[in-house]
Amino acid sequence: MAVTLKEVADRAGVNPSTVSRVINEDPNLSIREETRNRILRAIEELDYRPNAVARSLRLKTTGTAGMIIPDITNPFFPEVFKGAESAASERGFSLILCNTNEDPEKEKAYIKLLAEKQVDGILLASTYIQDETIDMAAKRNIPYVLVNRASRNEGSASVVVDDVYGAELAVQHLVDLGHRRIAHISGLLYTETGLERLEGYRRTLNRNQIPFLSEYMVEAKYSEREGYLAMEKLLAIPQPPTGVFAANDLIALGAASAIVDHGLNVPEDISVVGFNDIWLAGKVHPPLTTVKVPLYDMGYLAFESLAKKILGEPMEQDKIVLRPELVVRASTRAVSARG
Amino acid sequence: MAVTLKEVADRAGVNPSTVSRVINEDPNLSIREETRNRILRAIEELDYRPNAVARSLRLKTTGTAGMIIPDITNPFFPEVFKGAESAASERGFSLILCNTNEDPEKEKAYIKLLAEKQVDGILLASTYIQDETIDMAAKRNIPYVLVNRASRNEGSASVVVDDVYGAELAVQHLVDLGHRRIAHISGLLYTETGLERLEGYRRTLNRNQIPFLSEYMVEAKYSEREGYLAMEKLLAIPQPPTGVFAANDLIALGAASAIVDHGLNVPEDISVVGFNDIWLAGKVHPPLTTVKVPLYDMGYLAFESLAKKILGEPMEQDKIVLRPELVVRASTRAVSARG
DNA sequence: TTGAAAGCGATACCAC
DNA sequence: GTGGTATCGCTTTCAA
Repeated sequence: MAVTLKEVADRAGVNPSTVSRVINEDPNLSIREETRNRILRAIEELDYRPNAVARSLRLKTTGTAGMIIPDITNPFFPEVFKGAESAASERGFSLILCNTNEDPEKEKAYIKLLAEKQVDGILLASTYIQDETIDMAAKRNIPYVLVNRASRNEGSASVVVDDVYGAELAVQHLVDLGHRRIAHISGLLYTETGLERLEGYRRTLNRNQIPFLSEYMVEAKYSEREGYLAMEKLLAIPQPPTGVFAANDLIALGAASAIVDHGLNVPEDISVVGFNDIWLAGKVHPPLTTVKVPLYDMGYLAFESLAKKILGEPMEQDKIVLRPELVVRASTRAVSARG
Repeated sequence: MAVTLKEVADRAGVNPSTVSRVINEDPNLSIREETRNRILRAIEELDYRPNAVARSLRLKTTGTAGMIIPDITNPFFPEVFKGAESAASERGFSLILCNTNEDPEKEKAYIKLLAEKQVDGILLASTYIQDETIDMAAKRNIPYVLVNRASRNEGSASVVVDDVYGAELAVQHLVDLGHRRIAHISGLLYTETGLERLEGYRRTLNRNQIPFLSEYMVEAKYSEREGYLAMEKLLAIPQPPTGVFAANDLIALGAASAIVDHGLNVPEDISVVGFNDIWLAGKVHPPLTTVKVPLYDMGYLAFESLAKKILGEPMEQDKIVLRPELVVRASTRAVSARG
């Protein structure tokens, strides 16, 4: 059986409340040195360890937050988690990581569970997060921050990347290399991210007087496989593109595979640009030109934002927008003569 | 303010204990249908949500476990975590994920924190985990299972892979391709894993009457950078190897980069074999021949093992040994004439 | 069939 | 300077 505060108090011959005060270093506590030492000694001798559950019940705060993500094996998330975890750890919080496999039911079940566990807050990290899930958190009055997903509701904090700008960077890069037949494999168009990257694509074409052709636009889920399938469609049209802007790196990787499988080369025949700069992006062949998103920072800032909400610290801004940057590697090059 | 059991009881005109019984579906409870319905209605109307913290305090069990890993951005761990999380979720447990960045201090601090939070058990997932850390968990009587690390202590459960066998697979593959000058970039030799893979390497050389040469043996940490550095050493010796067995995929990747940077090719000049088959292994150029370890299963079985310890279910075996298999890709080929 | 009450371990307000 | 005690929300034994 674990040692309790009361046992420590008994051994030191004082009241439990006094022990509690000593442990928590109650600022307005004046205590005789000798008493304090007796208590400290008792703690030491009994190897006393506070029970955080009892403490939480009393204090109505657990020092624990939840983080909901679709899939930790998607290389986007480990970096984000790492950032969030660092921030949490610095502030003495722990994170319960919840993997939903993109199942909305699991998402809701997790919110329910986290609420029952009385977590102090939740990080909702996914463009996929259902509105219903967000509403659940809101309804239960549990502080939350959206990561990589914009907030519809007033007052819900979020950390996102400037997707329009990032997409502009990517597409302009292709234009600068002389490409005119530029396709876009967009993300899901019911996600902010998907929509905004598409917007950046359109704007950039526009600015360069390149007409937007609907057959150069294919929607895909954010996976390698979907990227592959989408690219196959693009390859099938009479005048295939010479450059492809994919909504994320996984899609870009899939697209590159499709290109190769169809007997063409990246970047000789078709240039490919991704988005996010996951760790993998620099390691594949050819190394992927992509738009770098500060994933670690995203997680870190998201938790910081959550902590501020939890602790009632002032927040400069509800919505933090991170600025991405272009990373040029080997999957893009100037359009070839045959292009 | 959240609704409590007592409020529900008041509204239903019954005693809190009765509500509790209904909620927990107390088997030996006989209750009038009408009363039950009144209670259910009250729960519904007040949107009552149980407080797991209070419940935990009373029950002395939290339904939460901790998982300690060195670095979630190391592609080895997301898969393992995913498996563990699935098993946990199936059994109604949540997982607090703790990233230690390989810092022994952080490791110990986390054990302390988890113990205070009264987690029901801990998964220690890393070959790096310090003995001291394990002892801490043991001393506090908190059930734990080691993942990818053998246990010294009697009675501590673990899930590991058969490293000797895996290494034999890798080296024999090289031998079968005609290689005789086979080097090994070992992992850290104070880790079980490092030692056993080295053992498999030696045994296989032996079995094939190939002498073990100490200059063909370089120790490295399990990282890309260290793999690179180690390979440079191997390249510097008069008769460099034609085949390299790296203790894990990250090392193998680094080694491959070093080879290329020195103007040679993989596998034309030097064949490289890795270990683990992380997701990345099949995507790099050239795709890596490696020894596949069932990472997801490893996590899943580890949590199952932990759950059994926690719930006092019978365990067939304390130590679960998973069998790896060879995955031949393009980073190995028959030794060339010039080799 | 249901109620009363003790208690899990810690905190904090109010006394003295 | 230190002690008493109510309380956080829930479970469970014992009664009735």
